[in-house]
Amino acid sequence: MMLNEYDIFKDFLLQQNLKWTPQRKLILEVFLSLDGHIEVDELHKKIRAQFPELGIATIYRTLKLLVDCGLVEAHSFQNGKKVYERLFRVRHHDHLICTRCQKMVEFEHPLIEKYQLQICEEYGFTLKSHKMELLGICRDCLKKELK
Amino acid sequence: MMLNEYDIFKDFLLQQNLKWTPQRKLILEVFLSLDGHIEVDELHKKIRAQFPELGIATIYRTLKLLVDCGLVEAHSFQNGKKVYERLFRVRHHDHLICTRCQKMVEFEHPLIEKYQLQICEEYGFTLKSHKMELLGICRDCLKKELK
DNA sequence: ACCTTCTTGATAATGGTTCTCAATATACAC
DNA sequence: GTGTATATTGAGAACCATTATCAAGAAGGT
Repeated sequence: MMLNEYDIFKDFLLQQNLKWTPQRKLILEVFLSLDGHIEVDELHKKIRAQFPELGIATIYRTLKLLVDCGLVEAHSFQNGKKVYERLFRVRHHDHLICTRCQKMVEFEHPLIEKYQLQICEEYGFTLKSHKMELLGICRDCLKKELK
Repeated sequence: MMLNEYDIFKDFLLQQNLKWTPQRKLILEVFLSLDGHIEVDELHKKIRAQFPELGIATIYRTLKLLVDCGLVEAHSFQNGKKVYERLFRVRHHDHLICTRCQKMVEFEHPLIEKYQLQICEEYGFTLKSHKMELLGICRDCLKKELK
């Protein structure tokens, strides 16, 4: 049996004595239809198209629940905004980024993951996710630089 | 010849046609006297002890300059606050972040660094720096959650 | 000392996020 | 179904860290 996002959210709400409402369903639905780093504004606009009365406070409240149940991750930006990102059933988050051309390569390294877990144990943390960015210069940009 | 933080900041100001003022000097001085992740409030309190008229706007402005000249790094927290961290002449570290209480722990792991280099070679990147954040729940928050 | 330009401090403004509260919806027992 | 307890919602106010504004004052060069 394979749980999907809706089941996970419903189960979580049940556990917490919270309720499954049309608003929460729609917010999850629209959230899942978007990719990458999602801003509240963006979500609000898309949602208003289908359900104009749905208030922004409800979106904030629901996003917080989605974070709590592990489906979503929140990141804070320098401009003070938060950005939300899908966590469940998505690809990995390690990136090689070229600081010249902004090229981005995704990678995974099992040993790094292993040591991450080790570190978390050492400090008594329960690891939920991680983000690693290696910043450097890619081969192409390096060649251009040497000319 | 070994540049210190004051020289670096002064040079930066000169280059930008900005001025070396007692306020900027004091802010840098107090900043350097603190360790770890520094909040603006904390800095403001310490500074007021020596220079009560110094306004908080000046602290924000100066921190921005310190970030621009590379001496300081800014991190955004989930609670909307920013935290500032010394960048120059300190050893590199990665972060463990508790997604409940925002506690931040610094760590280093030589083997992870080694594999990072390995990955960069594999993809033809010249590594300049990296950022790793392990997101999880700390022991204390986990306990609270289980109650 | 003079003059131009930058800086400062006080305060207002900004803007994302959270709180408040009365009206309404949900889940569940009967 | 009906009733009841409790959670939820939407609107707007409140919050609060950070930025912008602006007049008065300081730096740095001549």
